[in-house]
Amino acid sequence: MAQRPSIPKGTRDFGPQIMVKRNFIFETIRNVFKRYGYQPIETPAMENLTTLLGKYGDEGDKLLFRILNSGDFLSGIDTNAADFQSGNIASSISEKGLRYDLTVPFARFVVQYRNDISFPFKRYQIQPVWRADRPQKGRYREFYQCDADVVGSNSLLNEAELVQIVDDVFGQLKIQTVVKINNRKILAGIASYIGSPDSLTDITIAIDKLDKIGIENVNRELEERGISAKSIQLLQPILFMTGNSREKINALEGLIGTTEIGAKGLEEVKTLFDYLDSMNLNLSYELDLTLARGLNYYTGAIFEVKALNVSIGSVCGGGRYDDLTGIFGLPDVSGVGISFGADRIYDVMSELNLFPEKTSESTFALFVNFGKEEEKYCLPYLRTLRQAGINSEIFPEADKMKKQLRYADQKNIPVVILAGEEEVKNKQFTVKWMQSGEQQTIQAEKLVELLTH
RNA sequence: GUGGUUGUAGCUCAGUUGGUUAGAGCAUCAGAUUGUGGUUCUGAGGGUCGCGGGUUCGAAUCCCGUCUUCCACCCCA
Repeated sequence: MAQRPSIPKGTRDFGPQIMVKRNFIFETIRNVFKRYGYQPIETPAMENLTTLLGKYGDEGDKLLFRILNSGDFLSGIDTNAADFQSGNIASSISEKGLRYDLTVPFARFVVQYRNDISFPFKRYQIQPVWRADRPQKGRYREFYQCDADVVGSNSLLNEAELVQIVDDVFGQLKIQTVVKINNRKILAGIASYIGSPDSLTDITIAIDKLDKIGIENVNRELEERGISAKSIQLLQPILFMTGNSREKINALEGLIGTTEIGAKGLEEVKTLFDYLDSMNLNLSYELDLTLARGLNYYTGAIFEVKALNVSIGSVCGGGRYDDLTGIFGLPDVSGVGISFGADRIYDVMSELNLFPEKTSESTFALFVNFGKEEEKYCLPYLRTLRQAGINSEIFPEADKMKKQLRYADQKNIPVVILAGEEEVKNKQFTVKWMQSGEQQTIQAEKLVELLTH
C-alpha cells in the first residue's frame, strides 16, 4: 500500500547542495547581527491564537495557520445548531496557530520576560514562519525570517543602524539593493491634511498602486472607496510629487507640515536621512511615499528593501512599532526592527548567480577503503586529520576503487588518500588530487602537514 | 479568497483525429577495466501517464471533480 510521498503545498525539502547555500545566507546575516550587538532568542513554532489574532489586520488573520485542538475537538459543540459553520466554531476547536512573523512573538516574549530583560534590548531571531497564502514564485507557505529588533529605545539612531545592517548584509551577499523608506506619521499626516483622517489605509493602498494603474484609476478607486472629491483634489499635488528624497520632504512641509502628525513624521524622516547621509553607505535609499506596508502595528518609520535587476520583490522589510508590547500589557515600550527573507534572498542569489563556488562544509579528504587491515591502518590518521580541522571521511566498505573514486568525484572531494598493501607495508600514503589527477606517495607522518598547506 | 495555468521514468521532454506491449536524451546500476573518478562503448533496471470518477468496444489523449505547479489580483519576506 505504498503511496507516493509528498509534502504540503508551498513547503519545500532542501537537499545538501541547497543547504550549503542556505547556510551561507543564514551565517552571513547572523554574523552581521552579532557584529551590531544583537543577541539570539527563539520562540515556539506555535503560539496561542490570542497572541496572534488581530495583529496583522483582517488579511493577516485569514492567512494564519490554525492548529486543531487535540482529542475530541467537537466535544461541547452543538453540531446541529443553526450557526454550525466553520467561521463560528473556529475559535472553539482551535486555540493555537503557527506564527505568522517573528515580531509579534518577540513582543510577547518581551512582555513576558520584562523583568529579566534590560533595555534597550537588541535581539535577533532566525526561524521559520508560516502563512496560508497561495504560493507563487518567491512566495512560500513556510519560509525563514531573520529578524533584528531593538525595543525600549525611541532613538532614530536605531533606525539608522538597521539600515546599516541592511547595507552590510547585502554588501556581503553582493546583492544590489535599494532601501525604500517611509513613515506612517507622514501617511497619517497626508490623510489628516486632505481631511480624511479615518481613510488612512484606503489612501495608502491607493497611493501604492500609482505606478501600476496610473493616476486616473487611483482617483477613481479613491472615489469608489468613499473619499470626497475635495480630499482627492488636495491629494493631487502629493501624488504628482517629483524630485529626490530631500526635495520631496521640503515640498511636503508646505502641505502636511501644517498637521501635527505630519510635521512629526517629516522631522523623523529628516533626522533619519541626516544619519544615513553621514554613514557612507553603499546601497541607495530613498523616501518612497507609495510604501505603505500592510502590517497594522507600524507607527513610525517603515522600510522595504528591493533587490535590483530581478523579478522577485522585496527581500527585507521592517519598521517601528510604538505599542506592540502595549497590547500584551506593557505600554510605552517602543520597538523597531527589520526582517530579512532568507528564501527570497536565496532566489535572488540563484537568479543572479551570486553564490560563491567554495564551500567549507563539504568533505576535503577521503580515505579509500581497501579492506580490514588497511582500514585499521587509516583510522588513526583519519582521527588526526579531523583533529587538525580537516573535514575528512573514510569510505565505509571495501568497494571497488572505481566506485569509491566516483563517490569522491560526485561529492566534490578534492583529495583522496590511498593506502593499500604497499603503503601499509612502507608506512606511507598515496595522496591523489582529484582536480588535476596528480598523485604523490609520502611517508604517513607527513600527511597532516601536506594537507594543511 | 477570486480568475487562469501546469502535471507522462529520478530530471528535461516526445507521444498522430481516441487504437496493439507509452518513447527519447540525461541521470542511475552493471560490465568492458581485480589499485584509479570525470571521457568512451555495451547492456540493464525504472512508468498507479498527479489522483478519483465519467463517456467509449477502446482513454496519456475527451468530460467532471480534486491535488500540485506557475501566473495575475489581493497581500507580503
